[in-house]
Amino acid sequence: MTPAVAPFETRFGTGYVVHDRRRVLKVILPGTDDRPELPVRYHPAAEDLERYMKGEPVDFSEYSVRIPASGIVERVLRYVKQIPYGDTTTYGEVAEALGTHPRIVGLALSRNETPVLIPCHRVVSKEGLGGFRWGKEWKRRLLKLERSTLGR
DNA sequence: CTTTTATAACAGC
DNA sequence: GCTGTTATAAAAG
Repeated sequence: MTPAVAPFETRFGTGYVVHDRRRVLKVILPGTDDRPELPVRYHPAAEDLERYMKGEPVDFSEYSVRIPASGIVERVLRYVKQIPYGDTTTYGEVAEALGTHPRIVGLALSRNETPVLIPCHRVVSKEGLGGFRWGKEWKRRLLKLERSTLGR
């Protein structure tokens, strides 16, 4: 299946869902100006992302995403995909659950191609925020979005 | 507070 | 295989 892109509009700008109809290959957050040179084709995840960015509690865990990894990296990403909306964990807790080291969790999450669908922003460091591939500003923004939705 | 050290897995060679 | 890197964490100074 030839890849295509489904744009979504947010108050932060335009983002893109790259997909092959069967699976989501990549999520491009607004402001990362990585404009994919691909045909435009609808995908439901784009609509859900628009709702999510407006503050609605959307559950993305049923979407099928491509995980371009194997071994522990794949296991970490699959585990993190199941973290529910508004919940947070630490690198250490994920590591313990999977029988590995916190640094490996960071390494795995830094390879995530599909932010929000795989909610890697819900994994924070024990003391502080932890890193984020697209800038900590986005991580703060996403966490704040989910907190305010749940009214905390 | 800052620096060091232990630690697991990967990429690139 | 070895080396440098990685979104960590705990302990030492």
